[in-house]
Amino acid sequence: MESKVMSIGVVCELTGLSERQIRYYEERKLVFPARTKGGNRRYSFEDVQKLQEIHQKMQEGFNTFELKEIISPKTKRCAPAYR
Amino acid sequence: MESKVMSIGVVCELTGLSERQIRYYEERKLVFPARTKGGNRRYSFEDVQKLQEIHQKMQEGFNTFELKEIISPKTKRCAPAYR
DNA sequence: CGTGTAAGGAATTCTGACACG
DNA sequence: CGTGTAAGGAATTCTGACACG
Repeated sequence: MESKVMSIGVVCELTGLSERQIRYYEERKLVFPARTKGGNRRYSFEDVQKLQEIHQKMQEGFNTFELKEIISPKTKRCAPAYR
Repeated sequence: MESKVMSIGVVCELTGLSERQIRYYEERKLVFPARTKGGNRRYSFEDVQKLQEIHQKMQEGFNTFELKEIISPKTKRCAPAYR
């Protein structure tokens, strides 16, 4: 499910993360929720999954900079080693 | 997806129905959204699908009473004709 | 019967900032 | 760096009612 339909409150419940954490991960360019005309965030189930991966990795010691490479969009993810 | 995660606004966008229509179908016992602690409705993708079926049938001339039998929960849906 | 609407209130979310570290 | 929090405002949703029919 890639449709952006959940408000941040629901995502908090599903992930156990705080609004602050979720918004911060967005600030660090790790997740990209859609926005309503009014400016409210809308997340997909994929986003929820990604957020959980992010939190998981952070508990393992990674910082948001490193995560940007690990939890990257699938398209870039499997790029072959150039050279 | 049976998880109740969407607010009524998103459901309106997905179905093209008005909030009024959606709430009315609930009043007629055709859909059963979950509620947040604060009282806000939360719908699942199944609910969205059911709402579309309801609207479809209504345009075909059925009223909410008749629909309660047609668009019934799957468990009751295939009940064998008794007698 | 089914749906639109204005009304007033309440729940939810938003941003920018201060704080700690 | 990552996250908590109080602050003030704005968007979203809620209920009950009047309206038409």
